[in-house]
Amino acid sequence: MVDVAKQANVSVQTVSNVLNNPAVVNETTLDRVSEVIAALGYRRNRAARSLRGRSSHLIGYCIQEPTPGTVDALLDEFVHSFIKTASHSGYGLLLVTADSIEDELAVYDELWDSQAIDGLALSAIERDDRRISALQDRQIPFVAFGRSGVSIDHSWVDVDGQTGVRLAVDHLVECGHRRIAFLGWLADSGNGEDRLSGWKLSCQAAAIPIEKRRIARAENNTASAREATKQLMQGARKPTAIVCASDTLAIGAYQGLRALGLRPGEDVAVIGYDDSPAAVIVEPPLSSVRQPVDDVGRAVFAELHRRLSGEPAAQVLFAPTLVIRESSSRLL
Amino acid sequence: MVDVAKQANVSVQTVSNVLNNPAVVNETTLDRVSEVIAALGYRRNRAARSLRGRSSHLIGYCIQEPTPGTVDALLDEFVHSFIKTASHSGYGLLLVTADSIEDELAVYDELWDSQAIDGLALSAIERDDRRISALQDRQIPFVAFGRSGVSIDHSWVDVDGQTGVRLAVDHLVECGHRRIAFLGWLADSGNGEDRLSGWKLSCQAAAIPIEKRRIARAENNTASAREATKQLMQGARKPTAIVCASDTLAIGAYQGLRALGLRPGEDVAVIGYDDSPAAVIVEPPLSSVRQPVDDVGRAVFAELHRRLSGEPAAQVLFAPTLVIRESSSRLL
DNA sequence: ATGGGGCATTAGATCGATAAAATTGGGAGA
DNA sequence: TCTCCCAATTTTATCGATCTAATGCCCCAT
Repeated sequence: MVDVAKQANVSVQTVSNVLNNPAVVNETTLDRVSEVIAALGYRRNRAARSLRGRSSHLIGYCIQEPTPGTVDALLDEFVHSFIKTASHSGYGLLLVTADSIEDELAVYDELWDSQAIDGLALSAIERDDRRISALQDRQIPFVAFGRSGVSIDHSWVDVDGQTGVRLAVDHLVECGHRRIAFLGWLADSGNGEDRLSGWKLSCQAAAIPIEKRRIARAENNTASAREATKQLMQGARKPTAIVCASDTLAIGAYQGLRALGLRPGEDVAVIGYDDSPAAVIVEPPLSSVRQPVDDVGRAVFAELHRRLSGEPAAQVLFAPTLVIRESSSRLL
Repeated sequence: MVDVAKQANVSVQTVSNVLNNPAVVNETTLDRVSEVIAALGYRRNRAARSLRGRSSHLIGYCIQEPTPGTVDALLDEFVHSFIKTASHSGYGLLLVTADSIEDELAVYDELWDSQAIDGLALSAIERDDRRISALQDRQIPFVAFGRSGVSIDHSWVDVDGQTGVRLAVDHLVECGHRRIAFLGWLADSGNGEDRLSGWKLSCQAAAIPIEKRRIARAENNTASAREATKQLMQGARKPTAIVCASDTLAIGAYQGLRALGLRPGEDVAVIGYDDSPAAVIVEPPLSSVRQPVDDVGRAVFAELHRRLSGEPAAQVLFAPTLVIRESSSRLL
């Protein structure tokens, strides 16, 4: 910066002003300094800026260990969209990992206390997510992709899972289905119950009785979903369609149906959730509820940016869409 | 640090020494200062450290936009393993994105010039990758996951693709196959040709004639691979097995075979590459060459660490393994 | 008693930027 | 002509750590 200042015959502070506060600089000076900056290829030192400005312009984000037997690559898309938006505002994404929730919080503490990050993005939020209150206590700015039941007034961006499942069930009803099962998750995750409630509402709306045996729960891997599907298909008046809380579960349902000699998409309709890359490669191609992940990424950063400017927490809820493929398009 | 120093009755520099150079500090003093550090929960400011030490302890890594129609989630695993190793040595990963190679290099320049990063990790290296020479010119330390043809003496970590494909072909030969096709990529990527050469070598070793019609090339998406597979299956003496350069291609091959009324795994054996999550969810489960991605992640960081300590570039080559599933286990 | 050697610790300068305060120059109004 | 004000720019202090050089201190040899 000293070099730029010398070359442009101004003080260092004026160079700083050109970059941070161009409005206060005389237009002639501004142009002259800008030219010198371009000519010398000068770039501000991030460490110095961080130190003086007490802000690293970095957002922390913790990625989970990739789970075997799972195909939902939702978060890649989220991360990509987030970074793209963030970089336009001069922010970067600092990626970390953790083995457990305790570890994750410890990592966040470390990053925050050492002023490595200005805030956090969270995902995979659970109903009673300990991270939410922990971060609120520590006063670390964060925005979550997903709502928690703990406190509703934190910053979050979410996709309406209830509506998502309703789209799926309503579509099946239109295709003539009446015996529609729901395959969800074991743990009472916020997401899971949200999606289940969509199934219930749409069944009620279509005057379909809500029966317990139409609901199955599995872990989020294909093996578990496969077994749960076998359970669902026991007894008389078997379901003619299965709506699943994730594509992984749906693919497990495919396997379960095949194990019983049934053809997914022909004998039993299946709809997944997340529209993962796997949905288009399975046979038959899987109908799936698509979350607007790009919008979510942008919104999470926008909200984080707002929070860092001192504005109060806000919430954004997006609507999902249904991508209809061959696994659910046959008319009964 | 001033607070810690006061509380421990030492100077700030001694506190710094306790953290950076404990060997020079008297043991009594060390313990006393360490206790105060723990008691106060003191953590060094990263920005200040970076500024003074001229090193951000951050590694840059550019992620691509997720490609639709592709299932290879290899890099998630790589990133996870890299971060885990890096964090043990006090390094972090700064994630960025770019729209093109030019953009990517511009982003790297920006990060480097502003001292935001100490070095770079690269992946998806192509045979004549412009990034390699560009980064060498700029003297930016980097380690690549993958070799380039441009210059062999840069730091890289790779998995021997030739051996990988040889494992696959040899396994098929053992199962009694003689008419083995290879489905690779269009662009002459280093990876692709490396893998193709494995096919050639193993064919020679088994005294199988190398015919041009046994080689097909496609883009890395299922639709393209599907068409290429149809080409492969034309004419008399059709292949009884197809070895693919990626799981995405293999799944396209499944689709192509089915379109011709053939059953993958029964009528024609198929082997993929990368052992992606999709390999276990398709029907029949796909045999695939597995890269030791965890090892690669660790090795890339280790090499980067070496380079940042001023040591010369080195190379590491890992051996892949073959995961045999039902798509290739039938004996002819 | 004096001085040199070695270890432990401290003082002072520095990294590169920015916020706040001080200064300069020029024009309008009395 | 003088004062006052405003805009543009400069000066000074500061962020928090680390590097270099200097100091203090104890022990031992002379």
